[in-house]
Amino acid sequence: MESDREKLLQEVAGALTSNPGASTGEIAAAAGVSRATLHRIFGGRDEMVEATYGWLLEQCDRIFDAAGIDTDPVLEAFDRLIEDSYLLAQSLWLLIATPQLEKVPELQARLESQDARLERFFVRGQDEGSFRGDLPPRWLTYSLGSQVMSAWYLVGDGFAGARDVPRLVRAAVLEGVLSDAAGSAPDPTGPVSPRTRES
Amino acid sequence: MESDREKLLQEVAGALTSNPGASTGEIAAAAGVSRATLHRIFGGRDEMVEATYGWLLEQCDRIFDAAGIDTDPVLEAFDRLIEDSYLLAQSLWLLIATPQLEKVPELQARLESQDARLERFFVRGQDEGSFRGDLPPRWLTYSLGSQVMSAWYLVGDGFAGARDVPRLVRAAVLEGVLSDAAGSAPDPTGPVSPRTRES
DNA sequence: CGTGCCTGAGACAATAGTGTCTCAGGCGCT
DNA sequence: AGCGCCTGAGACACTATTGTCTCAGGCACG
Repeated sequence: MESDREKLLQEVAGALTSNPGASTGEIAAAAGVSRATLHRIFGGRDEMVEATYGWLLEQCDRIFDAAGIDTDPVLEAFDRLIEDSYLLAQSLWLLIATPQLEKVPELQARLESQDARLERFFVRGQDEGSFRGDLPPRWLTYSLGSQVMSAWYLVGDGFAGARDVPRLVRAAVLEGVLSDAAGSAPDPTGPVSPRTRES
Repeated sequence: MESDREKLLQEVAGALTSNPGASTGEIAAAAGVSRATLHRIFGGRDEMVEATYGWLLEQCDRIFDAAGIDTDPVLEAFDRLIEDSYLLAQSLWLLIATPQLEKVPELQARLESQDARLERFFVRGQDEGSFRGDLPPRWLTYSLGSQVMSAWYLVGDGFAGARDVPRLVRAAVLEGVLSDAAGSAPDPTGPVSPRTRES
């Protein structure tokens, strides 16, 4: 069944998330199967992580599709994107927490194309005036990604509930942390007060 | 000389940043010393990473001190904090990219106290009306940290220059990605348009 | 009930990483 | 030059991890 494989991939991804350098034994234990089974299904360890990352990338594509980031109104798509962002966060986390992944060109390319897709989304939002145009779209991409990740970190650390994530991410990403009052006059002395420190 | 050790720690931190699971041999090569020397100075691998992480935490404390996040006006301190944030980003990155670090209670405690210190900074900002009060301060902490990290990722990937980082982080964190126009009416249909997707 | 299939458990060799040691060479100092 | 001191290179045993194999047990199927 494909569903079995899906569950297994999910477990493996979870194990790798909590410890990217886990041994096959640990991963097998976490996934509830034996090390031998892992080998029978995936082959070696490298193939396993490659399959897992590939699956995560597929999930991301699916999430992007479901959110309609290519076609729907940007702000609506944005909300749908962060509505259910755990898989997205997990993917981003693993994909950036594994520098040695750069040695697998195919995954590297798929990750880049995923970034590019998100970037196009932000460009679209900038063009239609929803997103500010004075920041590089790639930065908006990274900024969103990192905050989705850290929001789930917040949940994992017990500082917020899973249901709070969309609201928190939405508020921080879209509106920033400045209060409305301060927002109108962000910095009376200019972009940076002239460096008081000296030590 | 303390300076030698500092340089070495910096190199080791850099090596661990580009590959958290690097072997002592790789780290030694990256640091430009022999594996034996690494052992003579730090002892085992565990002691080495512990020393490195401890040093990174010290650097963070120093950065926080220099920025004056405990006492100075929050928006000025904020600007100073992100002004020179590479070390901060590196520290945060390593400290969250190493889940097995949780097995070293001392470092865990120091990391938590660092988070708490940043959180107090945001609480102070909220109390004095600079930062919005409708978000948990701990979320502001994580949000800032993640964006500092991803900004340096942006630089590393070649999508921005190091000198852009403060401006990018400042804009995204403080003001968000919404355009001014959209900001006044963020979402005409409510917080989330009623879930068009169905598949 | 018997058969085939899949899984877990364990054993095994091969490999990579680690901790430790020794030795030779470079460098500053007297 | 002679003397320490430190470093790099290499060798070594030890351990963890990996890839592979075999065997026994469970389970669905006819």
